[in-house]
Amino acid sequence: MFSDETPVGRTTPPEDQQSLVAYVVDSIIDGVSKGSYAHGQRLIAADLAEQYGVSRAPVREALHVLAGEGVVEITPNRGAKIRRLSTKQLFDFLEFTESICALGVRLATEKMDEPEHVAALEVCFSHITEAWDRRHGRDFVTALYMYHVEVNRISGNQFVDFFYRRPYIRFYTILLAEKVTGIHWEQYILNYKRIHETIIEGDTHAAAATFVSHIRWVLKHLNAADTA
Amino acid sequence: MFSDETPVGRTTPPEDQQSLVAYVVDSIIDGVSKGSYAHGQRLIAADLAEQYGVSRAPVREALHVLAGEGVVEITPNRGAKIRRLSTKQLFDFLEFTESICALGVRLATEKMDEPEHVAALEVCFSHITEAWDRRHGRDFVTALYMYHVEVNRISGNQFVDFFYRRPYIRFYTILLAEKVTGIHWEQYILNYKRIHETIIEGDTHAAAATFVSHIRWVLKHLNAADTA
DNA sequence: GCATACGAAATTACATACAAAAAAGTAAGG
DNA sequence: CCTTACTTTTTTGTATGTAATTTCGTATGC
Repeated sequence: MFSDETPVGRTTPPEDQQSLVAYVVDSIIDGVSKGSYAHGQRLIAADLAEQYGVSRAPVREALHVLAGEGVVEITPNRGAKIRRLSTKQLFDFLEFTESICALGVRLATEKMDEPEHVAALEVCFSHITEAWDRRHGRDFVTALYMYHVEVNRISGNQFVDFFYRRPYIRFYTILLAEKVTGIHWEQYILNYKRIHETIIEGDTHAAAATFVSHIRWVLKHLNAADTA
Repeated sequence: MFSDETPVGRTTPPEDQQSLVAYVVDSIIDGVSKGSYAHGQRLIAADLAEQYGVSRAPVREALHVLAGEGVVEITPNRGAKIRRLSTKQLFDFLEFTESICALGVRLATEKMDEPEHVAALEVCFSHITEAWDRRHGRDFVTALYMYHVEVNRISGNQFVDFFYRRPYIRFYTILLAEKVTGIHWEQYILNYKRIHETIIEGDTHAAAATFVSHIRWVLKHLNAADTA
């Protein structure tokens, strides 16, 4: 979407991590997000082990975590590959997360009688506009993502909250943002201003409707970009 | 929900499996589903290894898959536990999957001009009624689950399809069914007859509405059972 | 020139070994 | 009798070894 200005911080050294498995998982997710690993690329345990300075055991365990997450595919006797996603699948992913986020938005809007919830959302939204003003792509996407994380937290539905924070959702979200072209970003941020306003106003129906119509708008443009 | 009539087939021997990891994953999921493992129970790698006649390596890898799936929690240096789910969380899970299944239903209904889709759904629905007639709890839940798997497949949204077939969805669905009490199952099957009819009729709006109102009905009764 | 068969290298899957951390048991002190 | 410190046992996390499988390069036959 935007050009990527900062080279993105390298992965944390193993000492700071809780376990080597977590370190390797984060490193791989990070590597995929920033494009170090191509989709469909084979991940060879021994190579990764050497690269990250650990043995094959934690690498294999990390790959199995990622397989469980749905970020890599493990074929018996054929090892792990980064899951390849077609544009169609990313489109489907967006349509899919629409349902989840819409639920989060609907439930969170009902909780806007609590001033602290409003305040928390205001902070998150300020991060969106800030990243937008700086035209910083990755930060913008991250801020949008974090906004929904907060919405889902406020929603009170623990499963929505849990689900949306899963690494693979994060991963697909970033991936999607990078693939999206032909979107009118000025309109996008305007939509979000409107969504944010309706949420904090506490009008459940309006918030859900506004959000859904925003996603429909995005889907429409994505679709157009795909078939073009 | 119902009494469980059959003792549920034991896990497949390792020879039939593609890999020991897959075998252990299936075995654990199966064990959790049928209640062999309590929620919050610690899973000791060495014990599982001995139990399944394999070494600790594939067991640990299986546990990491399940951690990625969200079925077990791994705490550094403290091993793996079956994720404990409160009634509230299962309630949230149902509310969550409503959104997904509703999307699947909406999209699938649009595809009912294909006779083969209708036929496929008819088969799946016959399994529901058959299990219902036999009053077989596990089969009934499984048939309902498989119905939605088919709906999601027909929907054409690959992500919904992918997501709903994840082991942990299956796992939570079974768990939920076992916890649900105070539901009027006669009404439940009537609702599903209605849902099925509206889907195959191809009326998108009606199908979505019927399905959502069904879930609302379930949620209402669940809620009542929870607070009672 | 192209397909097929063969063999070497690479890679995986699984088992085992060992150090570090946590848990459990035991004894001393209040 | 309960709490606390220490020791032992259990369990985890990581590294390494090995057989089986796959992959890749090469040569052979058509």
